Amino acid sequence: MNTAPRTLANTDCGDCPIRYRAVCSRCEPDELDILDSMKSYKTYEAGQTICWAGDHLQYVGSVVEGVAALSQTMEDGRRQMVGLLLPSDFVGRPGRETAPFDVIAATDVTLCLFHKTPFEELINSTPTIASRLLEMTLDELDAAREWMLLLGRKTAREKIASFLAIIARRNAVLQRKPAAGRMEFILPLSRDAMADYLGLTLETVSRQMSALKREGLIELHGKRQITIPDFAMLMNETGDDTDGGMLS
Amino acid sequence: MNTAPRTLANTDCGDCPIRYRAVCSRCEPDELDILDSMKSYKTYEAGQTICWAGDHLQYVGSVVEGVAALSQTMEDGRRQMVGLLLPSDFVGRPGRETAPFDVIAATDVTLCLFHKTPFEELINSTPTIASRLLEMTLDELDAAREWMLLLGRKTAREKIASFLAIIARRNAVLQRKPAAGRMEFILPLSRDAMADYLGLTLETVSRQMSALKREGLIELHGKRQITIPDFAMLMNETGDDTDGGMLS
DNA sequence: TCCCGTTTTTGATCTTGATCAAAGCACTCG
DNA sequence: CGAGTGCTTTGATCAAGATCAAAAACGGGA
Repeated sequence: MNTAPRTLANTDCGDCPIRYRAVCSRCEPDELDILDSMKSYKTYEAGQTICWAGDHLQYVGSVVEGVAALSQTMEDGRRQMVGLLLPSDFVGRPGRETAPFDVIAATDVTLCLFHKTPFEELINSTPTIASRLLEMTLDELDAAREWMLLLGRKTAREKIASFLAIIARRNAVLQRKPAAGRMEFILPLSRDAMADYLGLTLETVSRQMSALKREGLIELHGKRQITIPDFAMLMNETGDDTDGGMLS
Repeated sequence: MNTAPRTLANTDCGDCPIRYRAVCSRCEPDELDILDSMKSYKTYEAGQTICWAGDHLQYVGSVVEGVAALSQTMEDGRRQMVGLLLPSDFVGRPGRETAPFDVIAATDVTLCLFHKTPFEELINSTPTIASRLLEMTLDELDAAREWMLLLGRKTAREKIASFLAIIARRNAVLQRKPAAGRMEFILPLSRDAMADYLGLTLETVSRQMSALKREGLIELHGKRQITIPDFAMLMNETGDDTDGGMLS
């Protein structure tokens, strides 16, 4: 959690919210043109399944607006979200035939899509794109592994606090504000979806949210609008290191 | 868990147990020579820490022999393993300055190492290597996300069964035997390390192992030598899909 | 405005796995 | 051979979170 993901906000890619711009901030103009000519947009409504695990993959792309979730379901219905896709996040699997997980629109979502095959050709012919994509994938891997610590070892309260902190921080980055002091944002997930993400039941999520509210660590206006009066206070409840990340 | 990882055994790379051979099975001979001239070996004893989270990274490489673990520790001592590195697995972060997690030798381990900087140059100049590394990283990401399902939603019994099934299958791949019927192998982890990997306590691990033994799903000879009389039987306890993985 | 369906909150109880505690085993070393 | 040490197993109890069950709050039409 120490290292901010290499998204839009810390990459030199102007105002374009599309992740491939980030890819292309290091590209030659020619390559940018190639990508521009390939792209198309598609929108999905909240709750819609964008693609099922096992589906044949035709596209890769990135989230422009809204929030999508990667999710896995067991035969008996137990579900676990394995990734949140926020604006500027890459979606898809260059080099793979089928989707490994379900992709679900958590809110209304707009994607920017490219046909997979020409994109793969671009990767294979353009080392800068391939290595940029590698960096992004490594970041995702680190994030997944941080989440494993949360799922395996954190208490319900710590899980909720960590989740709120992540959303708040991510939101601050998008708005180019500091992640400190008083922060406000809209929760992109229902209690049910939060439970799926955190490895809890929705009742436990609700109870812990109520507890944090009771203790003044968060304020709830309606169900989705959150205010964190003091970000540092909330961070104390996450179980994470508070110091900025050891030596160096 | 449906898709076998692209390791040694299903890549055309002869008998060399080193992962970069796998990378190089698609390379030109020149590139192979470059890699050969860069490599060196280093061994670590069981229990030794190979590198700490935050350490400055000098090398990348791969596991030749033994088992290493990626691990995270919270201030109060709670620990979560976030990855197992088996022979042929890649270790390191091209494009990153510091290690994101601790790397610990679970057994005696031999690594094959390259200096990071020239390796990064090779990536940037050689699209085949970059895109191969991308594929490997995406595989790791999928594996991490499967593990998130295990950590977030599976019962203790399912966790143990899943772990044993993974080790057994991975072992079978290395020995070029089918992952079915009667299978024998040596557990690479102590009960304590298993607990760290599965998000359990060592007592719970021990109890569940005893239960599986009592029910005849596994046989224990000593503490580490395991026999699975019927792999399919054990798979029934993992909570995973039994069918070979939907359409396609 | 009032209804109706959905989402969320709250309450009561139960279960799984954690915690605390004590043996049991296998190995090494003196 | 026997004590010591580091795993591992087993037992007894506890508690966090799940489950079952209602009630409350919200939101969006008609």
